[in-house]
Amino acid sequence: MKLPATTKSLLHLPTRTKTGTIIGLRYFSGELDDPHKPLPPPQPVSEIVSLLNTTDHNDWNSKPQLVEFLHTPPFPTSLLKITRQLGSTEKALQFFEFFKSHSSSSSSSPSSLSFTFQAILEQAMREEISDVPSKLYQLFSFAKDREIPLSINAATLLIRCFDRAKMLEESIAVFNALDPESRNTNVVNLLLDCLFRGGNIDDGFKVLDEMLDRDSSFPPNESTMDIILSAIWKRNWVGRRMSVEEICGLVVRFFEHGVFLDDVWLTKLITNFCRSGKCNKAWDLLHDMMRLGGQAEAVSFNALLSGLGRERDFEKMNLLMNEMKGKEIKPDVVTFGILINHLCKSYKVDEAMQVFEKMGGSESDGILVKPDLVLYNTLIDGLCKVGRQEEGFKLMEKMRLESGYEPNTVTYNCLIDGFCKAGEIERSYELFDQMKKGGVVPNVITLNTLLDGMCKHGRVNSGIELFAEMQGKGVKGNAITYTILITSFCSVNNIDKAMNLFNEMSENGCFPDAKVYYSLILGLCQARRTNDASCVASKAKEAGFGLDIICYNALIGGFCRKNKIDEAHNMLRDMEEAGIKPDRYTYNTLISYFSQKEQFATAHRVMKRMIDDGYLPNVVTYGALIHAYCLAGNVDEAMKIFQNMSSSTNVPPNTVIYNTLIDALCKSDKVEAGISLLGDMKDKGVRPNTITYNAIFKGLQERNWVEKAFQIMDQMTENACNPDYITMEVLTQWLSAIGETEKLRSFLEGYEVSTSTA
DNA sequence: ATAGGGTTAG
Repeated sequence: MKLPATTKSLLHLPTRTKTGTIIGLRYFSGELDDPHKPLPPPQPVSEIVSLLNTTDHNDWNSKPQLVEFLHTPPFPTSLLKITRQLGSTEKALQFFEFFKSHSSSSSSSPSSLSFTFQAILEQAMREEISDVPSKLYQLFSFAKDREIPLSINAATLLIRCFDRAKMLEESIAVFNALDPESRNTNVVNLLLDCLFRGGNIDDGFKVLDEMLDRDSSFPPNESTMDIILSAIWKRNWVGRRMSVEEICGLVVRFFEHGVFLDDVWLTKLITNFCRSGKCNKAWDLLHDMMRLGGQAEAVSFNALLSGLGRERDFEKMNLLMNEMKGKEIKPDVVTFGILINHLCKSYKVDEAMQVFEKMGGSESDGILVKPDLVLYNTLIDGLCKVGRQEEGFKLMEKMRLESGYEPNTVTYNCLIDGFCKAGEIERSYELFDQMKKGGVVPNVITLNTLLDGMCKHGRVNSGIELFAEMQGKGVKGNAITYTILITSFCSVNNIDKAMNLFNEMSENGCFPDAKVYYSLILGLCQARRTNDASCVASKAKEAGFGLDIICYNALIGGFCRKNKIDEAHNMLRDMEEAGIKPDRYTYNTLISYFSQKEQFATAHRVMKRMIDDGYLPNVVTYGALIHAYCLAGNVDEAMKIFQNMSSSTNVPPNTVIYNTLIDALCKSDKVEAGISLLGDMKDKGVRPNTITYNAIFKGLQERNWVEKAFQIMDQMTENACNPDYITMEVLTQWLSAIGETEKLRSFLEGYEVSTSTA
């Protein structure tokens, strides 16, 4: 919202004031003009009060004491005190009239009347009457008719009362009735609060604009800031009606008046700006405030660090940490936690460990912050995520010994995931047992982590058992549990089971989210049931889950594999209509399709569009082309691309590329060339796998080149590469036929060869 | 601080 530049003062706010003393205010704030001036003799307030309270108002004229009292001009504060003690609004009003009729024009100064009126209002507020706001409004009108100026307290009292009764117009009327000379920042704040909470935002901003003026009569204070920020916050204007930039501009104007954000607001704003992707604005806000003299603390710095971390802007993070050091703002455990977390998320675990070591205190910095459990867990997770789960495990032990923290569910979950991802399901299961024995309660994340590990390593049935066991212990599955199971069943082509799970989940009180639909779509595509996948896609859309790029790619790939290029085109069009742009995967899928159809010209056209779109061909692109040329029987062209990759692109060939070529060479009776490529792999540090060796063995079998096969078998063992059912098939057939069963037996020793054909 | 989908190879 743009703040209008006001030319005319709103609500009769004066644009400038003469510096003048507001007598009433001074009295009321307990200050006297001159504390050394001798005080006049005390006036008998309590005697007057008891006389008034014991006499009917019609008889007041016959009491000389009263009349005399009013003829010597009383202090306005004495009148205030007296009126306050009269017990009822009615009596207070009677006294007011009595006082007015008896005081000379010189003695009935406006402030005397104001104070008396103020006391009447206070009295009315205290009385148990049904409609206080309308009673007060009557009194307000009464004062207006008699031209009694409002004291600042009376105005405050009236505005507060009308505001509570949601009588915005009346609140504004009171403010307008207040003599501009007697207004102050507090009463303007009150008006501002009424306007914002009453929904009169435009006028609210106009008033605020005047307050924030360079030579404002009512410079803003901390309350003004609080009122305006609360208004912005409650209406959730960030990113809607009021932009981050506008909020920044507004707050800086407060800074220029020396009014700064407290830690809570500063932190809130920084967090919010960062979440709207405006870290630079959060940065400016913090720095503007400090530049103009405000003080910030570690929490606010932490909020900004966290935002910068999400953007992986380590340069700025370091800059900010150094600023903290310069300003002697001590980083706390959260500061280090943020830094370590984001280093871990960027796989910079060694740097994270260095920061961790530094926390413990170093000669140069003397920083000493004790790491907490969260920080240890962050590091353990970071280690696990880069395949260093064994170090993660050791860190847990170290944590126990050195810091005395017992691992919690999160610690175990991180380690279990680490060992699962490394395929060490047994270790994960041991950790799971250990946690249960240690009284650490597994949660749904533990279940999902372990379940995923089991499913991905061919133990779906154990996974199902685990799920049942956990359900028995009160751990219910969630959408993620079902995603894991559905994905797993699809991957072993058990579509019925996957569909059943999908249908069952809602009955178990667990409703499918987008990713459950996606997993089913992907699984069906993978299982070559593209039409079914397409149906599920329609269902997903009906349920309000638009497809994402991964789904579209899977469907496009599925139709391509089925040779249904028209359907694939429809999907591409659908995708475009949904506003989703093709990515590297889409292009590679299409390139793979066209080149396998030997439409190399089209494949190259797609590749050009891919480059125009900003995606350089990667190892998969080249792999698709190489594979297609091999299939087309043009191994020479495939080899040319392979050589071109190494010489003129920055794309090093991977195992898949080598496997494709080795297989093609061996099949076209060029085993020597294949073996030479295997040597090349070793030189380039590309790990051969079972597929590599199988291709070689087949080629060697064709030539009956036994000695070479024995060499390669030894190499395979050295490389800890497990034979699979294809290796078994080739070698048993060949070696038993030529009576080399002993070599075969020793080769297979210690292997548990999977016999599944999955 | 911890959990769930994707492109190339036999």
